[in-house]
Amino acid sequence: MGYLSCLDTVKPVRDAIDVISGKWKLPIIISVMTGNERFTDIQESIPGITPKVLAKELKDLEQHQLIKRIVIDDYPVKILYKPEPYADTLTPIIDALKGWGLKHRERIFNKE
Amino acid sequence: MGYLSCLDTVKPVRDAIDVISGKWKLPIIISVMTGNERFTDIQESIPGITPKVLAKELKDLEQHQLIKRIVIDDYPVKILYKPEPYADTLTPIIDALKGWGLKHRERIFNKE
DNA sequence: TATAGTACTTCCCTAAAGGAAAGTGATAAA
DNA sequence: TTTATCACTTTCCTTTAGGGAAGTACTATA
Repeated sequence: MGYLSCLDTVKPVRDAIDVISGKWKLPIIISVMTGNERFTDIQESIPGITPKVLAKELKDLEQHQLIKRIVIDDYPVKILYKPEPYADTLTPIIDALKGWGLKHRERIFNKE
Repeated sequence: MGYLSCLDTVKPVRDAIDVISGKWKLPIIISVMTGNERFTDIQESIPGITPKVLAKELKDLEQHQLIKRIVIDDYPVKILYKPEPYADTLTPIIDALKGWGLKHRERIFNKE
């Protein structure tokens, strides 16, 4: 009989996960928020990411209005990626994950 | 030339993502922390989860010492899942995701 | 003219995640 | 004796994520 309803928490958490899930989205947002603007700079700032994955995730993040793709019509054309204001709302999540990740690494080191 | 290093943030965030990634781990932790202890109760508290996925994720979470599997040798045998103290350290992450998810849903409603 | 940089795309492939449905072995209740 | 509950497992299948390597179209520089 009876399970306790945790839907009030589970539902919004899943909404958030749906947007930022995967191995790369948060790292890319962090990189862009740090000030990396060019495709190659972002790529080089995130170890292990391939151009294919980066291109795909950048499109995703643009659709969610977390970053902006800016074309500058010089010769040669420049393309810049900048964070949208909405990206700032992710800061508490990033901070929480960063804090937890740091302590988790400590914990694992101390065990072994 | 020169990209800005964001590794100080990217690395721990990726460590955290590696542990709690996927669609189901956080919902399961939330359910267990809410007080659901039995397999079927947890299953019923999370819409859409199948027993196969739940069984697999519970094993994962046990390995990471986030939950405990307790066998109670009555007749019939009972199995209980309880949160480990380490699960509490995830609360800031869950809260941040919950807060963001709620506002995100609002934002999307107001747009359309 | 050859080489390098920029911002990608294309192809091909594997692994992991995840869904659907049914089954299992134990006990228990009607 | 049939039905139900509990905690799963098994099988099969599809989807998604992601890695590797190469290519491309343009421009710039030596």
